[in-house]
This record gives sequence, C-alpha cells and structure tokens, in this order.
Amino acid sequence: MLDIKKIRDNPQLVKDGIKKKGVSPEIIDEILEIDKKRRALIAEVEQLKAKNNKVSDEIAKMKKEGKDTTKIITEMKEVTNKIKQLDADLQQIESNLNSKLLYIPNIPHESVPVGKDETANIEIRKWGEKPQFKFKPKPHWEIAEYLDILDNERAAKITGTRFTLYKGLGAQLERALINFMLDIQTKENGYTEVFPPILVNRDSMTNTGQLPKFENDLFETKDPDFFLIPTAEVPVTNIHKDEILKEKDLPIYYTAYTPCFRKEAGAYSKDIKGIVRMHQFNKVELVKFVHPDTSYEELEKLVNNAESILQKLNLHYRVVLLCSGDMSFASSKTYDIEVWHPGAERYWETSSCSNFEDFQARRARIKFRDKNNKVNFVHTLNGSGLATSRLLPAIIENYQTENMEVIIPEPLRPYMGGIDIIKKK
RNA sequence: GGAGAGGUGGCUGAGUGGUCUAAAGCGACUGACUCGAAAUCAGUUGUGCCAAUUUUGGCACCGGGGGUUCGAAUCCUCUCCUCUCCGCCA
Repeated sequence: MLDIKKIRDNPQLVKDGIKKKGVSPEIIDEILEIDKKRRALIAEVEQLKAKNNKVSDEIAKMKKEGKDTTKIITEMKEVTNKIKQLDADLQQIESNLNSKLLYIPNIPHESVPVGKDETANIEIRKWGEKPQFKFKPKPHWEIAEYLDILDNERAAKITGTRFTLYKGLGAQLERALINFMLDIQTKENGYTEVFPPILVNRDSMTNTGQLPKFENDLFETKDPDFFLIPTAEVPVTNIHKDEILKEKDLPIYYTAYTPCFRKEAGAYSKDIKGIVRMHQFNKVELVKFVHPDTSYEELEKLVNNAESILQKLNLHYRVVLLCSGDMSFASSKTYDIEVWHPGAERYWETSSCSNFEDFQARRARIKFRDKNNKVNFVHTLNGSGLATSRLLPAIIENYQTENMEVIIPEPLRPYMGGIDIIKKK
C-alpha cells in the first residue's frame, strides 16, 4: 500500500511510478478526489462529535445538581442522528478509498530499468560455466522417469495434473536439499528457522500483496475460509503484523521451509513437462525485516545468500535485474537468480529476491521505534533460498552421466546417508 | 465437538453507565545525588486520523464488528482469540 499522504503531496511521481509497472495513472486522480471528500467529511463529523462530548459532560453536571435535562437531551438526539448518518457516509467513502489503494502497485526504485516485459531485464552477472558433456544431456523428466524417482502419472491419479510424486532416492534428495539449504541459511547466513502455518487468513494474504488482486492464483479452503500459501513469504512476513519492533532488534532474518501452492492459471502448457511448474512445490524462503536506510544493501546480501547455495552445489547460474514491467505487484526492486538446465537447454528462475520497502509493512502495520522515539515502518524483503522444484531438476540435468545416472553433489551426500549416485534399481 | 472462565497501555492488574483526561505497581527513558554503579528522589512514558504547524487543538481506539443511550472499558448482540475440564485424535 502506498502512503495516501505521498500520493497527495506528489501525485505525478506516483503516476509515473505505477505507469512503469503498466498500471494506468488515472486511478490516482480518482483516489485524490475521494480523499478530498473524505477529509471534508471528517472535519464536519468531528466538529459535531466534539460538541456532543462537551454537552454530555454538561448533562452529567446538571443531573448532579438536580436540574431538568429533558430539553437539552431532546436537542442532542438530533445531533446524534446527524453524526450517525455522517459516520455511515464516511465509512463508505473510506472503504471505497481503501479498496482502490489496495489495487495500486508499489512503485519501482530509481535503479530499476523501465520496460514492459522480460525482454527489458538486465543480466547483472554470471557464475560458473555451462557444463560440457560428451553426450547429449537429457531433460530431467526423462532421467527421472528412467530412474523412477519422480512419478507425475501416479500423482495425477491421486490429485490431478501438475502434481508429482517423489519416490525413493528422489524423495530423499528433495529432503536432503531442504535440510541442506536450511542449515546453510541458519548456520552460515544468520537466519532464524521458523516453520509456519501454511494455511493463512485473508488479512495475511492482503498484507503481502497477493490479495485482493490475485485471488484467482490462490487455492482456498471452505469453512473455515483460509488460503493455501503460494510462498512462505506470506506467513513469515505476517509474523510481526501489528507490531512495533525495537530498532536494536533490526535487522530480523527468518528462513522457512514450506510447501507452496499455486493455481498457475494461464501458465504456458509447454512448461508442464517435468516438475518445473507444479501446483505444489517445496521452497526454502528467506525473509528480512530491516531499517529503511539499509534495505538496498540488505537486498544485495539476500541475493548473495541465495546464490551461495548454487555455488556450493557448483551449479552455473545468472543473476537478472527485473525491469519495471516484469516485477511483482508489491516489489520495488527484484533480482531473479536463474539456474542452467543443460537438458532443457535454458535457464530457469530458481529464486526471486525483492525489496518491498514499506509497501507490505504499511499493509501489515509493521513498525519500529527509532532512537528519537519516532515510529516508522520497517522495510521488508524476501527471496527464495531456493525453490526445489527448479533446483532438483537442475541437479539431475547437471549431474547426469551418460548412462542416465545422477551423481549426488558432494555437499548433499551427508544428507543422503553417504549415497553418492542414483542408479536404476 | 461439549461445558465453563477470561481478553484493559511494554508487562502485571483495578475499574460493572456520567471529573476515565483509565488507578496502582513493575519495566523503560530523562534528570539529581555518585569517581562510577546500585539504592533513593523527581519527572516522562501508547497508536492512528483531521486541522494548523511556532506553541497546539480536535476526533477515534480497553480483542474485532454491530447495537442500546444525551453519554459505554462498563449494558445487549455476533464474532475471533486464550485458558481450564470433558470428548475425540496424529
């Protein structure tokens, strides 16, 4: 959510900002018009309330002195009725204003390239090199089927399309990756591990920006009404909802493994091969609550923390700075980390690291008290550290052998009971 | 799922229709005393919105929504959460 005061004081800046994100700027004029009405109404109704409060005190005194109050009470009834009516009007205007504000995206940071879609993204750096094979590397779904470690067909029997069943050493490798990543993020990078609820309420989903605009992308439950999280960002960011944190406690770093659930409505059908785009996938997430002055430094560190996993696994990747039009609704600046899949012959996003500045904090009312006792919004950041539905295929494809076996990367072997290769049974 | 109790400031906790501008204590902060600390003493101590911004004034907030009343922390109603007991259960 953007600050209504900022919109009021600097409408052109906000208009330019949302335009870069592909949202048409007329909405800002509507918002300002509603805000104007709202403030006029507040002035009117509060004046009446002040009178009401004053006279109520007088009535109390009169009663104590035994004076007759019937006349003044009759008069006040009219005032009260007027207040009720104005309050109802005000409530309607405020909910209208609020629902409009909830649809306004965050505006991009000045360092973000302006562009419409992914073609305007900028490659920042590459790490490692594409592995060379003496044979033609196969895509992960062929190897996984041969080794019988992933089974989409049986998962479809259980649930439906875009689900997978991890089997045997495949299941074990998934679990190893999760544990490995959590250990790195907690032991080396200073994150505190949490394991949050994966069903959340509407408020939490609104605070991080998935709602109200993207309800179609989410799975929800009936009775009670909850949503399945599309990312651990949602429950973890909401840990500090409605809190005023101490400045000395910042920055706060959390990491969490959760399954994630996405409808992937409208996603390209060509992506359904293998497990790169599932309705359910596993992810280790990194979330930060930081002082506003440090959030862009913290973003760089966050990206480095995510990269460190790929480096340890010796997987070639590139870091991409997203352009304004390719960024998510709530983000001010986003880097994607894309890992090389030699079988599929393409890079796949395996992490997305964003600074939301105070966009989410304002919605979730997450603040801190500074040295001068002033209360201010924190900045929130998050990034995948990493998503296993893209990482496990990358390992299968990068570590495949000519006879379709998969070598386990050395750092994962302790998590696999010492197993160093996946062979056909 | 059933029965009961309860939700008040950073924390403990009083307040059951009208100086509540929410008692008191603890904690925190500031100052005094001190070489310094402790103890002691004095003072300060929430959030949001509106208007002006030099001092400030007004409104709202006692889990949340709605209602009764001239007036609600207090009464009614719905709802959420916590605790205790029973039932069920990984």
